[in-house]
Amino acid sequence: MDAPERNGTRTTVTQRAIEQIKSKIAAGELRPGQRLPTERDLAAELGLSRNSMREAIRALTVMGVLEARHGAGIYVTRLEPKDLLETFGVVAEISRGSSLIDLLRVRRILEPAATAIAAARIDEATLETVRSHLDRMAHCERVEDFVAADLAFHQTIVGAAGNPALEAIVAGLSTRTFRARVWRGQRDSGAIPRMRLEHERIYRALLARDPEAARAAAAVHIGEVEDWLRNNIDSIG
Amino acid sequence: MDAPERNGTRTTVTQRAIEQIKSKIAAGELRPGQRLPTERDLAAELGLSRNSMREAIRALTVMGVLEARHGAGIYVTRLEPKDLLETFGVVAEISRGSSLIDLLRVRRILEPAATAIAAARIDEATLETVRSHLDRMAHCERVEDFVAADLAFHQTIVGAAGNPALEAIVAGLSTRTFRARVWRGQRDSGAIPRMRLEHERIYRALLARDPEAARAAAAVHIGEVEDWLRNNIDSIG
DNA sequence: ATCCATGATTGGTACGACCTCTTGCCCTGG
DNA sequence: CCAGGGCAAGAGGTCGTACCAATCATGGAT
Repeated sequence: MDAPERNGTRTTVTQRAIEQIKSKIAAGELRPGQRLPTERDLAAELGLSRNSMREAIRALTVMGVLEARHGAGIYVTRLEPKDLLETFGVVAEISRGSSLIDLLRVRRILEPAATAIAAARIDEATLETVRSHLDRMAHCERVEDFVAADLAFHQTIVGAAGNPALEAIVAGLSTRTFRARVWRGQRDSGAIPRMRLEHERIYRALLARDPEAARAAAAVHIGEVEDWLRNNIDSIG
Repeated sequence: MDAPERNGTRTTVTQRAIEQIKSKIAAGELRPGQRLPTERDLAAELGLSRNSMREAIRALTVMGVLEARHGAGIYVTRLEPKDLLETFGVVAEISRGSSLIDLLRVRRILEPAATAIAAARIDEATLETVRSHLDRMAHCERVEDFVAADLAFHQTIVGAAGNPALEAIVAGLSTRTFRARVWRGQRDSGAIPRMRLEHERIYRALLARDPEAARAAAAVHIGEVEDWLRNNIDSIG
């Protein structure tokens, strides 16, 4: 309120409600897991209709800030990266053409770094899990199974880096649908055996607790995918 | 747990509408910039009420997929990373404690890499812009000015890497409010001169078109911020 | 004391009405 | 004939109410 209208005074009631709730959370007035008043009460409190209030709640739900449970109430999420970055995946789902390459380049920066960190701190149990996913990839035919195992393989490794934010971001950079598209293409060009070698190389580096070898192996792997994508960008997206 | 109704059959009409629209976009049926039917028509088409349809539209708007213009209609955005990653910033706004450190660690991975790439391809004009932001930081007192110049400095450099997705992600990793909190603390601990040196070092590396020096300078800079944050995590968040 | 029916609470959906902004057509005046 | 203004239709924004569906607490029956 510094002038008649100046900047964004021209805003909707819903937008205002979103900001208000978000501010309360950012300021710590609303804590993780805490329950909010009823939709009806919230609407009355912020001075808008229940419909508009519901839109605000929906927006905050999509952002991963709130969670509405039918019949039970509205709650603040745990506010951890995993919650807040849930929508991040739509980028990889919807992006096309050069944007996909840009996203893969980001992953090519993050994942080698994450793999290097993981190599230094991964424990026996997690290493065993990685191994099992590697084995699974060798014994399945359907593309869906490949994709699931591949996804689990990489996610377990990145998770071993011990940085939830990093883990959530990398996860968002390559969704199941995106991976499926790539895998299908890779299979058709007979690149599966090469990929298996790359995965094994990553695993061996982890086994040896060698961060630099792990970084290099991951970089090579994602680099290969990036090259392939660059050459087949027209056919898949 | 999963037997009775299989998977997510237990879903709301709004959620379904969101998926349907998203699928149409992912499949290319709805193209960037294209106009959608009216809310009323969409609601009729997908078989739900206008309220629920509006909630779905609100959700997709928050995701950066759709854009509603009062009186004019609903449009698909350009679907570029900048659009899709707009909400990404709330993570840095809302996260507290160790999550902030985790996010900064991600930035410590991305920004040095981006700075290295930028060093190899930055042009004279952009270099001049970087220089101007550097000068601005030396001649302002209010924290807001510092923050604005600091933000512009880093954003210009990361932007010079030529990867819009990378640029949008790094931008989301440190919002204005987060930077303000850090700057305030840095000033109170008399760390501003040191920061200026770090910024200069980055600039000189860019000027020399030296990727590795740029990477190192950026890593040192963000590492310092991270160390400071780690030591003051209680006082600011 | 345990268990289950039952009703109050709360989110989910729907319909209908009205407001505000945008856009384009049409009419008027130069 | 062209430029400008004004009017009306279209479309998003907001509101109120009513009802459905899931949840949870209450209290009575066993």
